[in-house]
Amino acid sequence: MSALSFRETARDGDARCGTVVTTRATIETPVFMPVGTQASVKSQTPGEVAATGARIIRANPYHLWLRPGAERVDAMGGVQKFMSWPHAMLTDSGGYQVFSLAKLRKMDDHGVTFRSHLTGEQKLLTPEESMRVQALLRSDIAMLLDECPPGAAPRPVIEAAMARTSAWARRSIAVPAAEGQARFGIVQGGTHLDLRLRHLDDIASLAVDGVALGGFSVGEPIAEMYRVLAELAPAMPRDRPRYLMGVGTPYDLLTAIGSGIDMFDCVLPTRNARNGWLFTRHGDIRIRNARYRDDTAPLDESCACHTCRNFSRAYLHHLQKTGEILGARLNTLHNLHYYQE
RNA sequence: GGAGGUUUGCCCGAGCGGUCAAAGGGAGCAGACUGUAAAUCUGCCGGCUUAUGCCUACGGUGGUUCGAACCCACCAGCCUCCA
Repeated sequence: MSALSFRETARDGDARCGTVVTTRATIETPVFMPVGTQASVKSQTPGEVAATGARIIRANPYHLWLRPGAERVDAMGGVQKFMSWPHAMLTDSGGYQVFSLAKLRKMDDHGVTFRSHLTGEQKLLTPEESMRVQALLRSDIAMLLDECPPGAAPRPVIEAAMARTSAWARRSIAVPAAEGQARFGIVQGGTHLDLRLRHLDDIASLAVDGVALGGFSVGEPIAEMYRVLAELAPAMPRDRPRYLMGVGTPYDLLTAIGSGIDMFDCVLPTRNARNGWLFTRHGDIRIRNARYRDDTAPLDESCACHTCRNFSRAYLHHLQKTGEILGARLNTLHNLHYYQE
């Protein structure tokens, strides 16, 4: 039996609904995956995350590889058991750290050597090592290691990243899949539609259970992403989940869904919550701002989340200004709830 | 009663003759954040106004000096020690 199955259940133009079945969960798409980089959706318990409606979250093997170590997580029964998350889990490949930790790594065709941001120790991440680590983490869905170039990279640099990503994808696929673990390949190509389509052909031709778009929201004008997505997403395989990595704002999500994307993940709802930025259907709220000091209304009177049903903007403002942990918790709860809605 | 120390912008706190509207924190105000080195980072933060400008400011008053937050005198507050 395959580790993952997907069925399209409805269509409206390019947009679609579907059902993803993994070893541990059934997920209705479009779906937003909260980010729990270090086996923790920051400030939230798994129960709270599930209460927002989420049934799949994302962790990062790079971070868990460094600490506490993939073998230790394996000994704990895998990352879901370790963190007591009973639903589905997708693990990234470490490819994003090629971008975000660009100053701390060296890269060649063999792999990426990171200087650990924790200890300074050199650690070599290859496609094979990424698959090994993700197998030890026992996630439902593993990503194939890619090279994620910055949005401003010149076309030849992007083409080189595509070639390397393709080569690495083949090496990753050559590693026998862990039992019950699905694998998604990653398409690069920046904002060049021709490159994107070409790379999509290549990645989709591999024996992958889903196809992801990487290299978006990495500094390029967001309108460029919309433009490419409108052509690219409908060209992605219909019989497999389509995952837009690292995106995005609520508006980004709606736009991408309109183009036919099924899966998303982004740190915005959790990170911005901690920084006092709340998403509501009436616009974004920066709860730190003095205008909310005496505001007795909830964040969003039409929101059913625990935060909105119980607390005023004035109180959330106060928690934010005083740096109380509860503020981060209540804000995150609300943003995750809003994203799930 | 005597001796010594101390007093800086909203708060804490550097500064000890010009390059001082005065370091650095904090507070305050605003902005950023898109596969998380992020409960982080950035900007503004005396007033007028936006200028290589003026005014007001370093407990108070007076003085020395071309020039004082910085030196001197007196006064006031606070802190130690001796009686």
